Amino acid sequence: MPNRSLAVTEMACADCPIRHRAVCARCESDELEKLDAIKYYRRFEAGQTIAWAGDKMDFVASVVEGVASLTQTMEDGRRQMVGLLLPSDFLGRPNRESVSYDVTAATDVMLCCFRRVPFQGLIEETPHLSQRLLEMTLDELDAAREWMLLLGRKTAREKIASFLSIIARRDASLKNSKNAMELAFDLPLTREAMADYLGLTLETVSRQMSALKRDGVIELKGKRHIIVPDVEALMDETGDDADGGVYI
Amino acid sequence: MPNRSLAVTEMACADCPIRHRAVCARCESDELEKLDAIKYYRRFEAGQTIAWAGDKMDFVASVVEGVASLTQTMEDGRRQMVGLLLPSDFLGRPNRESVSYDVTAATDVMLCCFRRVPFQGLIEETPHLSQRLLEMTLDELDAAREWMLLLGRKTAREKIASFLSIIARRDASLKNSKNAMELAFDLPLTREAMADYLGLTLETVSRQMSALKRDGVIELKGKRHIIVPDVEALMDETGDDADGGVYI
DNA sequence: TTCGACATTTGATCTCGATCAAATACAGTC
DNA sequence: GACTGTATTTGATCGAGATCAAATGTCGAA
Repeated sequence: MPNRSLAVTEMACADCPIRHRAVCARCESDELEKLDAIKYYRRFEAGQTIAWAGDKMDFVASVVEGVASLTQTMEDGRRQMVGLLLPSDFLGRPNRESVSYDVTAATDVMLCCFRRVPFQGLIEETPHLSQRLLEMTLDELDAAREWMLLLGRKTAREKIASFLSIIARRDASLKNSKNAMELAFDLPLTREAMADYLGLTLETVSRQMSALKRDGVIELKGKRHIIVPDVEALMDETGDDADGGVYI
Repeated sequence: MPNRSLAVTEMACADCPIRHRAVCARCESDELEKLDAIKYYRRFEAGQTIAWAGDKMDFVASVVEGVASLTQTMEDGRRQMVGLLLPSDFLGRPNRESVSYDVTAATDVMLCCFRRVPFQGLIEETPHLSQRLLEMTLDELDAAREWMLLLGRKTAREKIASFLSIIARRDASLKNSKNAMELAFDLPLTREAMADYLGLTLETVSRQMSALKRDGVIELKGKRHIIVPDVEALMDETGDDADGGVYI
């Protein structure tokens, strides 16, 4: 199971080295300086498009704050989210000039960007960096495969429960919260974006959320704030085995 | 678009360096010797299980011949394929002891295995190797994301057409065939395995295959040999834009 | 050639989630 | 506080694909 909390914990470090550490946990200080030389920050507002599929992208980035999504769109408008990037996640392919997916800020987002070409050079000089990126990419591939099981075989109710438990887990690890029985967190996505994530319509998302609320599995404060009175009960709805294995 | 044909073409090399080159296109000869020292071959028959989810796996491997699948199973028996490995594809996570998915030989398979722990050591000493693995993993992630669009949003008919075009493309590149209008290839999967790939039932797979045949999009010789009289016509059924972007 | 074990096809029916439509909640602005 | 635009919920109906069931094809062994 991928240890995302490592990178996440390191985000608590002073100043900014976060994104360096998130990218490369073992870089020496001179390597960090090289990273420093090619980095800059960018902010995006919720709903804003960071890049369209096919755009040239001259940077790669670490997500510092907020949530960004990768989405594919078919000609007739059908949309499927294929990536959800939370703080410490990596965005972009170092040696690919253009993006393959629409990249959108789901919430307000802060990126720590690295100029792509020099970053690619750094990868070639810095073994730790490509090893670290390999680990992060393998974790992302594992997450994509769990996601494929969800898309291909789970019921609408299981999809919703799985999504909530994925967000809850990552959100909880961000807050370093005690593993209390009760869990509370905010949804970073609209119902429509949840539908794009889960391969459902927004109406079905809404109905299943209502059903889980009716059945006491979750409570809603406003539209976005979720309380899970009993984490086990939520897990039972996901269709996954008890010991987990789901991560995003 | 990932250039898989590079690795594949190199498979034509004399003797065995195939799998070395497939793993690391730029390795120096002494690095190849180190790889040689920790490699061995294994054969599996169609239908045989290579590893069960949760098993310790003491090797990683390159697929030399045949097709292997990665599959996830839920407690109640629902199954979803999450990886399909063709020749030149890589199997396993160097620094993870156990597999997360059932690995099955879909056809007779020949693997070139590398002992895992020494291989992990080699990665740490050989920058080219982790860069090469990073590229391969990013390609696999792209493929997984196309697959997610298929699972989440495509109709049964589009799923079948997409699957056929994916197999046709990879099979064609293996055979170095001229890009003729007509295309012929063998399916490496049973209807049931196709269903697991596509998130459908085997009955639906069968019905949609019959429908595509009835509509003249494909011809069947036996159950497994497919002829595509007009590649464009098949592509039109996939739901993808004309210029492609789908690969496995 | 027949038998048996599978893989595949085809048929009949049912169901979950999609679609179409309308009501409600909510946040920001004037 | 009324107004506007957007997000969300709820209702009614439909249909693609699942499910249950049976027939057909295929290949190797006896």
